[in-house]
Amino acid sequence: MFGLVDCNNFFVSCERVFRPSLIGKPVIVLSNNDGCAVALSNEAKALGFKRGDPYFKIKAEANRFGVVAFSGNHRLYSDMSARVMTVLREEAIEIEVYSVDEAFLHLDPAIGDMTAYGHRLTRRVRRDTGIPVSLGIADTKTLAKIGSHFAKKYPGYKNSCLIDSDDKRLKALNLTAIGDVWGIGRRTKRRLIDQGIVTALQFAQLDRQDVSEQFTITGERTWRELNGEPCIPEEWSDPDKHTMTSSRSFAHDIYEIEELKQAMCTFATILGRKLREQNSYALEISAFVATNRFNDRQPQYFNTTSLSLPEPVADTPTLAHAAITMLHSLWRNGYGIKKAGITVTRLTTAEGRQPSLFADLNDLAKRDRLMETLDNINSSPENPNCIRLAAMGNGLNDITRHEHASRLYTTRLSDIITINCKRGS
DNA sequence: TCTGGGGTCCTAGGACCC
DNA sequence: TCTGGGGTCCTAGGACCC
Repeated sequence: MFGLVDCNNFFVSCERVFRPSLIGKPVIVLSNNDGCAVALSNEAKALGFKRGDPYFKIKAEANRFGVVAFSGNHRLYSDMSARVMTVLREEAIEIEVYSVDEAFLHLDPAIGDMTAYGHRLTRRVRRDTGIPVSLGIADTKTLAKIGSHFAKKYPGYKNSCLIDSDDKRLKALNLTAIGDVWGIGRRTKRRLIDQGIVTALQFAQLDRQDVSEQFTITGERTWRELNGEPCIPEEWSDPDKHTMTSSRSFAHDIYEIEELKQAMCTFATILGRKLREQNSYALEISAFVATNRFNDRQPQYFNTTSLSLPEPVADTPTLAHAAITMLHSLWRNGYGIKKAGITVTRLTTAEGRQPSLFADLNDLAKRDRLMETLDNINSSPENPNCIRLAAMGNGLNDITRHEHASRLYTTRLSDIITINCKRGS
């Protein structure tokens, strides 16, 4: 059977681990640049705040209700995620890390009492990491997802919902809105509702052939999964990425190319590190710049360009150089750039790396060694990222907003929490 | 004043080949 | 005058996910 573990309001829960006084209070976590609410505690949801709300629009009201807002602290969240996954690995035959806050578990039927197992597992994750999770267990991943929704929604399940009979399956499908099914997005939901299909059960009872003709192979897969036939392929932990992007919105519009150069070099630096972490090299790089699409009083400009690299690269200086070359061709004076980014594509592994005919192999080896040394130095916990390209300037610090940042409680020694102990009477 | 970032898969259609 | 048939590869865009 499959289990699906979903961390409840994950980013909010991470912040609460280190600020337990916020448990039971309304809390939201914001996207980059303090732009939108991306994670909300149940209390914040109950007040009517929604995922995606622009912060500047809800700020006054949030303050009035005493909502505590955090800028996104993704280094903290990914470290907390790793802790949760470590526990899960000890409790299942195999796990597939599906996202920062979710994992599928492959469960041994010999476990026997799955209900007891589920309760014990969710309690253990909570105890060992501080993160509350919901677990769904069923014959297919899509059904396990539905189970986890029930576990989250109804306290009676005590964080774990088992769907192990046809009776339970049909009941669960009947109570699930079609748009809440994994794989049914906004467009498909709209089309189904127009046909009178509003529950997962109604969808599962459609004719398979009809579903396949109307919604192609992906829709058919969802249909089969809902009917108990597992057909979502397994992705063993962390498959290599095929593309990588680094992009940001800025706190203010950028009118000086020099300022944007710093951002581009920072994106190149981030991508270089990500490529080397995955042991990949890129054969193509592209960049985009965009004005503020929400501001219609301002001339709009969006452009993108790409560059084929003569050989697969993963070293920061080469990527940064390419980024700046592209920026020069994208730049137009007079437009205020609000957002920009870089994508690397056509990734290849170290083994599949084919240098160009005229490459200086000594030079390639030197660049590899240089990056390895740089990464080693920069990953030191005492002084992370101390060696940078001068062209990066102060990175993204000055050009993005993060006014509500929490500390790096788990990865920076100087940010560790202080505990005040009082002598008992 | 202020509106996120990072991915994957599938399909249709064009380019190209014999 | 008459203008085929069958296939692959690549890419952009749509849809979906977190």
